[in-house]
Amino acid sequence: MPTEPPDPATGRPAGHRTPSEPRPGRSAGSIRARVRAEMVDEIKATARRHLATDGANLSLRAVARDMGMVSSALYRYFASRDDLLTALIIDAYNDCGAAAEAADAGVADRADLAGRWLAVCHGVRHWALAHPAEYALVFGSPVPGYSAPQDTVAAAARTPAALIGVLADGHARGALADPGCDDVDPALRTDLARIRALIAPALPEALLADGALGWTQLFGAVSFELFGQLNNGVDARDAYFDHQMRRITGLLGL
Amino acid sequence: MPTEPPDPATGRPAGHRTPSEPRPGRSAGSIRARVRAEMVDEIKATARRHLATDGANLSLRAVARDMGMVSSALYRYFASRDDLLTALIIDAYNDCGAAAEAADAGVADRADLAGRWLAVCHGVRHWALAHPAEYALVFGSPVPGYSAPQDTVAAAARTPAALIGVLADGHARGALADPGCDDVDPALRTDLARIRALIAPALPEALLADGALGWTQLFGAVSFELFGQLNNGVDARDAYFDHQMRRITGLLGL
DNA sequence: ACGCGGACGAGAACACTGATCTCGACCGGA
DNA sequence: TCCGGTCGAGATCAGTGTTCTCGTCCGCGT
Repeated sequence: MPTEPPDPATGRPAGHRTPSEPRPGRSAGSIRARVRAEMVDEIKATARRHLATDGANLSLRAVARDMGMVSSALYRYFASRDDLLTALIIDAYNDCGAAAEAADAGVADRADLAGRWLAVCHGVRHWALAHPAEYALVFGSPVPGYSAPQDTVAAAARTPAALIGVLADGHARGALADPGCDDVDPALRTDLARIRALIAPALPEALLADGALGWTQLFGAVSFELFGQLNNGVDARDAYFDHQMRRITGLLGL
Repeated sequence: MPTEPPDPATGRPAGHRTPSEPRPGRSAGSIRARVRAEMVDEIKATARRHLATDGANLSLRAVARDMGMVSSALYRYFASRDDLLTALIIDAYNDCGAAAEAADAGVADRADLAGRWLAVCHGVRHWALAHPAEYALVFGSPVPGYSAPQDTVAAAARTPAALIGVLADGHARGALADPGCDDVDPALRTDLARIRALIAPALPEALLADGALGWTQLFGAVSFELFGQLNNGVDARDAYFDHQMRRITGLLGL
């Protein structure tokens, strides 16, 4: 007699049933739930440690071995290797976003828009250099079969939101002129309008587009540096990055 | 008695010996060499086909199976899976660079610097959208243990050289003002000077740095689009990309 | 307080993978 | 012609993700 009922979603017998909250509705503060959460955290921690050396092809078995367990035991906590990677991706998005937000918050003079923008840029780069494997996991080539679930989008938006926030604040202070784009594709205008409604309702579309430009430039620069595209070319990484970010700052009118 | 001598480089017996020109000095046009080259091409072609579906984790065995061979036979032509990937990477670099050069060459009015720059940008993006797996292989997160051999740098330089070439040509025509950077880090100046000597000796350093900025922006935008960072955000991909590239064109003074 | 059901982890199994080694067979070049 | 080197097949090894089964054990609801 099977101890677990057939999965209502798929219909098949489901030996182990998809985990992550094994029973949907239960007292959240129960002992079981707490040790389970601790176990999940420990798995993610050791997986992150392996990520630093093995990159995106980390081995479930190695992680389990490192914890004195057997690989199949991990399936109690993550439905698959991709599920574990997804959890790490979400954490990395949040870490990166938190670093960006903290960098902005660290600037005392809130009116120094260029200083705040540069602080966010350097904060992101600093986080990326400190966690290259997690950065690569998030901003590198996606795993072939893998499609980012909806859970990631909220976490993914934090860093661009921090950047746009600087522009929005500057605009609110009246310190930022609208560059004014007359000939913008209408389809792009609807995209910008939708994003604006979510992030910064008062920001002119042209400034939002410029923010996206800076966002792209920031991660393009960090990716080039971390992914080896600057090897055999640029050695003064700090100065190179700073120069590029300052140039963009000028373009943005900060 | 072993038919093949011990590898002089490593000293170990070397069962199969590292391939790629099995015997260094031989008549280059021999029949054996020709069929071997055709075989290498066929392997790369089927590997590229698999790359499109399986991404970076393509399977040697699957490639061999697809060719009616056995996996061990592939080791006659590539020392390892990484070696095959390296060959694909070099090809991809060259393809991308060729696309960039062709796009520039396709602009009739050589004095239309902005048009040429935008043509190169769109050419690169077009190539990337047509070959997403190869793009990811080259510009995505590098394989953990993998370190790009020196062979790749020449091929890797073609695309940025095409971009810088537009600026250098514009400068030679006197159509490009030197933005003039006074406060540039001396270490970065030496980097720029070294690159300038290789690519465009007459180009002012500030313009070279701006070219690198545009180069970064171009691949940042393409990577964001291909790696899914624009999902759930921007739908008008063409207009978005074009807008960003035009904005950079303005910054560059084209 | 107690007993039961469900969560847990071990272990075996399956279908894969990259890599190595051995061994015939073949055939281009001298 | 004939021989040596190249080739491809097959077996093998270590390692992987995933699934399934089966005891055990303990927190939870009664």
